[in-house]
Amino acid sequence: MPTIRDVARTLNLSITTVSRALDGYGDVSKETRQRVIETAQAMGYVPNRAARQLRRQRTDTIGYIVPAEKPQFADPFFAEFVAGLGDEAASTNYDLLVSTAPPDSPEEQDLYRRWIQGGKVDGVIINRTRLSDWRVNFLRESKLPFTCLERSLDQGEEFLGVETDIKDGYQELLGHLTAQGHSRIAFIGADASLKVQYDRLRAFQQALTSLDIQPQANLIVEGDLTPEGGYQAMLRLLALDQPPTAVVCVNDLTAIGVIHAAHDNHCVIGRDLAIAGFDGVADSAHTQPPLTTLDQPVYAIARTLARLLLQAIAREKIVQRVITIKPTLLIRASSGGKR
Amino acid sequence: MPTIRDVARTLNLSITTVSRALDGYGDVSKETRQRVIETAQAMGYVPNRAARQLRRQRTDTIGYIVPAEKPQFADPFFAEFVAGLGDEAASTNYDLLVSTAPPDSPEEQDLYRRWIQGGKVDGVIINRTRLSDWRVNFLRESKLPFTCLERSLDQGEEFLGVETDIKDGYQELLGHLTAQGHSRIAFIGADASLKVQYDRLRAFQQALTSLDIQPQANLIVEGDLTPEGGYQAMLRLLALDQPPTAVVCVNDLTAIGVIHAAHDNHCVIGRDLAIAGFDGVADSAHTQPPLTTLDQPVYAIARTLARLLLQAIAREKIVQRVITIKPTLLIRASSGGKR
DNA sequence: TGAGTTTTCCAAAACGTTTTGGTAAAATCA
DNA sequence: TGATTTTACCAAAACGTTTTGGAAAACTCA
Repeated sequence: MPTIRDVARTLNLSITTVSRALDGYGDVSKETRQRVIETAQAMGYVPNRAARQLRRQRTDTIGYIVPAEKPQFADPFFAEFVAGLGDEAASTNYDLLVSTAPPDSPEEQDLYRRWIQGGKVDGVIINRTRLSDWRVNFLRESKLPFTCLERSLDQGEEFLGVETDIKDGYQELLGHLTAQGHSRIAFIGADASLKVQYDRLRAFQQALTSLDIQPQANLIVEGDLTPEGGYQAMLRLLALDQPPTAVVCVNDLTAIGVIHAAHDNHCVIGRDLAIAGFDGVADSAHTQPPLTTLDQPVYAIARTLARLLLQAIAREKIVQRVITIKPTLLIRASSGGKR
Repeated sequence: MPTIRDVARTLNLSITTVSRALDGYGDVSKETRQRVIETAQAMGYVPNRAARQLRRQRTDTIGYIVPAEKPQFADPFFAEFVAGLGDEAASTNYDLLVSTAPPDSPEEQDLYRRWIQGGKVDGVIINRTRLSDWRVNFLRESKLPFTCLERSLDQGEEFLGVETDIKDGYQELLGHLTAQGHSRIAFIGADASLKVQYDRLRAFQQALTSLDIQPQANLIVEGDLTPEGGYQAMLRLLALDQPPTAVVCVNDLTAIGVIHAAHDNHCVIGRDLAIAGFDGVADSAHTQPPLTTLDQPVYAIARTLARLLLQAIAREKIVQRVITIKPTLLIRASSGGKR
């Protein structure tokens, strides 16, 4: 593995000149630069990352820790999210470090500590933000750039990231459902400490009341963002005296479990029961029947988060600190909309 | 951010002693070690990774480049795979670097070059191995430890990784299908340069002939491992004079597309048409009807690959260089098996 | 011509660790 | 007691870059 020293030696130049030639500084002549670039290429010289990092005091790496309850559980949301982060990072020659840790666990704290205090990453992206989130406080204290999807309640002006404005989306979705004649509409949510749960449940309830439907407490149940959670929650709803005729789920994965439960209980989805999700992950188009959902461009959101982060790291002027995205309603067969 | 120098200064000790105390060397007294550990902890000292890497000449990081044709495409297989790698890495305090690049593209070459020559990773994992794969040659030349899922044809004895033995699996699957009365059985595969396609198609054909069914060329079509590819391939099969009554797919995602196409063409899956997949990704349990598939434990395989790699990096003696896994047949409703 | 300016290069310091090759002091032994 | 071993520590080198602060050579201009 040739070092910059080897390149310098073969060219009879100083290390400095080689370094500056490769970095495109103005104080090296056209010809030498050319020679340097060629020989470096020919010798297969690639700068050692650790040395560069140590000197430059940055790592050209951003980090993301998947907040997965159970590690082996593969959420398509995360897959798209990670792909977006990775691609945006790669487009600027940055790398993406990935790990998983259960939310609010000691492992999570440990990982963040190691990465951040040890200078392993220049910045991080967080999602599944909690209403009150130690991560944002920790990151703020350590003065490390970070962006997040969904603002925690601790964050005021300094928030940098993406927020989804779901009011109109839920309004539209519930309009659609009531137009189909539904009025007993349930909501399957997630852990109450999550910002998405907070936002989406509230938007759901507001939309409901604006349509003159009284929200009913027993139609609001808790899942855990997985198909299994959705399945179990649906069973609980079906056991009610008056089960709902429509179910709105906090995410698509939950809805997939609900579809499954409905099938197992011989409901005809789209006729007996309307089901809607949230996210618009690729899978949702391939459920049977295809899932009505509030589609948000996860991949694009991830790229945006990464781009914002990279700008923050580079101390670029950021025109728009918080980017708001509105999900779009995709009406598919699961809500009896189209066939 | 305190450095080791700061810790040494506050303790009136040398840098050396602090370093050795923290690393657990024997030549530092019990009491000093205790003092060092405590103050380091109290000061929030975390060793700088870049410096450590530079000195130790290793990065405590392994890499994986997702071989994704289109970046925004989120394959649940990859999600599980990455989760497995990440968890195994984390269990040894290693980190996982992730990126995506289209197979056999210049970006792919660039990434591997940067990571490996630049010493950004201590080893890599590769999958979606091609029959002849420049990556294995490149890695072999650069003498970097690596493990792979599926052995390319270039690899002889030195192969280190996981292979799936699918003969029995296909035998069993096709036995199941013929027992249901099927004899016109199609295969939807992938790019011919992929090792999995090579293996699985061959196993499929062998199983077929062993059951006294003549493989028919027009029942073997090519997909691209995505639902869309599966959908299109299925349309082509349905357009035949004599469409197949059963379809075996090279992976679950393809099968999901096939299910979709069958639905759109009003075939009743499980009755008119049997469908089977391969992989056993979480999604496959939630299709409608649930998908019959050859289940391989993707998460566990990924962990195994990572563990092997870490052992290779640590130059441990590796007892078993190639670990063979047999998929198990999961019979579900999509093949008319159970209800 | 000689003073200033520009061009092109370079030596040395720094980044924060780990490791090598010690050395005093204390403990052990004859 | 003096020689030897063990214990507990440390100074300095090294890892491979980037950057600082020049400095010689070439050019410009009066």
